[in-house]
Amino acid sequence: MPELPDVEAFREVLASCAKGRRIERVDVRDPGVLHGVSARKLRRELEGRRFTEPERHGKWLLARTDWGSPLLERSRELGGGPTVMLHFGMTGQLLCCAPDDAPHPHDRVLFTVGRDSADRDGVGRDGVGGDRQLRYRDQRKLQGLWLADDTGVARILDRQGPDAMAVDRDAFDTVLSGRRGRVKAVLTDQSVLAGLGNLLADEILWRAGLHPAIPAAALTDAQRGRLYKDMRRTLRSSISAGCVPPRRSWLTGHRDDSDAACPRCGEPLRRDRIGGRGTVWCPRCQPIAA
DNA sequence: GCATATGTTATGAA
DNA sequence: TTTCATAACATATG
Repeated sequence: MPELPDVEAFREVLASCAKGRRIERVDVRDPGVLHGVSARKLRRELEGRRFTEPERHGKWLLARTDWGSPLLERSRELGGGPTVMLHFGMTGQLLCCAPDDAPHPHDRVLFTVGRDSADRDGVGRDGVGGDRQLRYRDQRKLQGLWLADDTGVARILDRQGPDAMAVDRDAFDTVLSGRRGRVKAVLTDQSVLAGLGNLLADEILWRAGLHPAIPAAALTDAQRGRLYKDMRRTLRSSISAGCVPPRRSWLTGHRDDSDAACPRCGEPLRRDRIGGRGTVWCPRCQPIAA
């Protein structure tokens, strides 16, 4: 699932499920998803803290915490608590469940959170108000969870380019024209631009009418402008959908067809391996010599 | 058994 | 130094 729009949806899940709530229990069902931290240390560092406003950069989700006690004013000065850095690989998800919902076999880490600290009588707006459980679920375990202080967070984010949804036109230009690789490889390189994955890159290039193998540095200013605009349009729709939607009017809606045809011109779609990933494009809408 | 899959990183070669 | 392909990671599906 996870590219920028999916991770943005997970950020919203985290915010609505756990923000402002005390972390009552951390249950690591599979320590194989933890990186650089033991299950014991994760529990010790997090239990009793409170989730604050989560952030996203590219495909990284940052679950920030503070002390979750009456010292909250002071804790802000002290820099708050540690941050759980989540990466979802190809198959990760974040879900909000009731603590007594039967666990899924791929639920790897469970965070049980208490009632909202602003909710003094313990009855939430929905009348439920009880504990909730945030679940990190992942089939393939290609990535996982890190626990980081501010330095650790910076060390990870330092290797990321600007967020694809936040980057402005100037920075986009700088980043693209400074690369010698093919445009698809450049767009999906997280150290250049953070957030675009395989589906999004193909979708955006198809919309912009650019062949994925064009050298990024060979794009004209007008082509970069179209690419930027179509990237933002595609991201905006995908964020509202919570994923890159497999609509029939989109290229993504035809990836799995056996005899896939371009939804715009009907031409048979071409497939190849570019940047090490399965790539789909329309030879008519995306000529190599555009 | 084979190939494929929304991701990242290490490695060796060009 | 940069870029590229490939394998590896763990698991499921066709």
